[in-house]
Amino acid sequence: MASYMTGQRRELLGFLRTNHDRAFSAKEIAEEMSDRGVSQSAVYRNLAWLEKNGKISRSTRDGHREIYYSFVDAEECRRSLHLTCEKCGRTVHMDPAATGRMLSDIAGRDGFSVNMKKTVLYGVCAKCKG
Amino acid sequence: MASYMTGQRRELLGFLRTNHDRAFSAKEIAEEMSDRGVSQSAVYRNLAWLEKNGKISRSTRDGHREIYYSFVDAEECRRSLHLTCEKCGRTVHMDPAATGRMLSDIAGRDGFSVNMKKTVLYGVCAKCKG
DNA sequence: ATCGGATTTGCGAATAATTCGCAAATCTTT
DNA sequence: AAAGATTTGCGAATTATTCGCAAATCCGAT
Repeated sequence: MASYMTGQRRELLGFLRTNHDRAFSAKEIAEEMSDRGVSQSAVYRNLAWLEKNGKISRSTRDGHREIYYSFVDAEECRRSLHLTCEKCGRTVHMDPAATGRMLSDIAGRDGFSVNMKKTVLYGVCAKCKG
Repeated sequence: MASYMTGQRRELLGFLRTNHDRAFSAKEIAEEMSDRGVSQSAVYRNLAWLEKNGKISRSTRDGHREIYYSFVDAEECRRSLHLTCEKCGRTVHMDPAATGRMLSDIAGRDGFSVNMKKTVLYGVCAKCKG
């Protein structure tokens, strides 16, 4: 019933971690991992496992129907939400103080507890606004 | 170059509007629309069009790899963000005051402007918490 | 270090989801 | 009502994702 953080999973996660500023589709990840001798089906299974275990998160992208995956930094997720830019696809972290204020607002008024690993705020970043 | 809000699109949108408290997969929508004589390919094309025109938004759901679509209420989107429950898939709106505070925090500190039609906060709603 | 039972992987085929091409039907403006 | 542009239906082509099962790995207890 237990499950393992296997070599493949560690490697997939490592790939996303070293590229944590952008998200990848299952296909892109499968191609990357294929070069390292990992089968396509394992990639799908590992993505599902990593997501279920809170190691990665999903997002979607303008005009693309696929789901994109990106590395989740547990420490950072405890303090701030993700902001991903629809233009350039890159992710930054929201200010921790503002995040905290917002979470308590939501918990208090709406009785809703936010999943910070999964939630992504979409919009346009400062760089792309110009 | 212009494009039309056709009968089919209006009807698809109407279906999502009358069921605006939950999201539907393309497949579910295709089935619903098929009963009304709409082809599957038109459903996909119409979903893309409606999304591009800001009439509907996407979300994803635990354990499901498909993309789900739901009605966007323009008026409400101006004032509050969506909160969708990962358990039951239903959507509620965040308190407008809290939303406003949060948006200005983000704009100020992070220089990021949030797309309120696209953004969805995931978590667990008050009802499902029990 | 090795053994054994549980979990994961590769492979290739099966399913499911989404897109395409093109002629016919609709739509909006005139 | 006519013309030109956009949308639709149909069915086939593509893509994406999942499955089944034997072989390979993994990890905890020897």
